[in-house]
Amino acid sequence: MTPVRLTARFYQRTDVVQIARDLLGKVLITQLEGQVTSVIITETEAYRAPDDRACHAWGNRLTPRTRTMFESGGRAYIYLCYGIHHLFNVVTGPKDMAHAVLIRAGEPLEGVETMLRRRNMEKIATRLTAGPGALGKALALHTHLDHTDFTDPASPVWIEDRGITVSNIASGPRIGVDYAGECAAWPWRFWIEESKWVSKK
DNA sequence: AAGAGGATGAACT
DNA sequence: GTTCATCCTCTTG
Repeated sequence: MTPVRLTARFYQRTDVVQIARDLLGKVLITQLEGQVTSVIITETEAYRAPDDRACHAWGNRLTPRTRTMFESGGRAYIYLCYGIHHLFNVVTGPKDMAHAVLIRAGEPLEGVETMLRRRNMEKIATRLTAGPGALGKALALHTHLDHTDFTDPASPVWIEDRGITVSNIASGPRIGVDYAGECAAWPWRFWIEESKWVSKK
């Protein structure tokens, strides 16, 4: 099929958990530093204000950092984690609904050589793009791209549906959110069951 | 103004 | 399994 860029209609639905599942098998593309790089999304996590304590915007907390999550769906929410890693999220829902999907891993598709160089790696291995910090580095995603609108045709970051169908979706608790009380156990992490391109087994 | 800690990953032992 | 790199954000005072 002809690749189709996902539209505002896709992103602005109100069920962020469903969108996290729907993003599996979609293709995330960046055109940065003069290079096109892309991955098939293989692992995601849903984050949902106000009730989800693992979400940065928990309790609808509006701060300079979380501001982007309150925008209408179809933008990037990128933040710095542990002072090192640039974690990439897809903002979802209508304006003022602070929902986002963390993209945790992908299967390399285009621009493998570029991604290897950005990761200081010589040969391909799952750690190239499995894990949110690794993925961000491979695709040159950076906090200065926070707020980027994927539905703008001139955007350097976007997501396409290339007709890849995903039959087996596995789910489990999200990673690294043990501080979030009961919410930590919610099975809002999703991955393609048969894929090796996931951050943990 | 200061301090703690984080939606991680790499390099150790 | 443990350590730690590295810096921004948020909370507290």
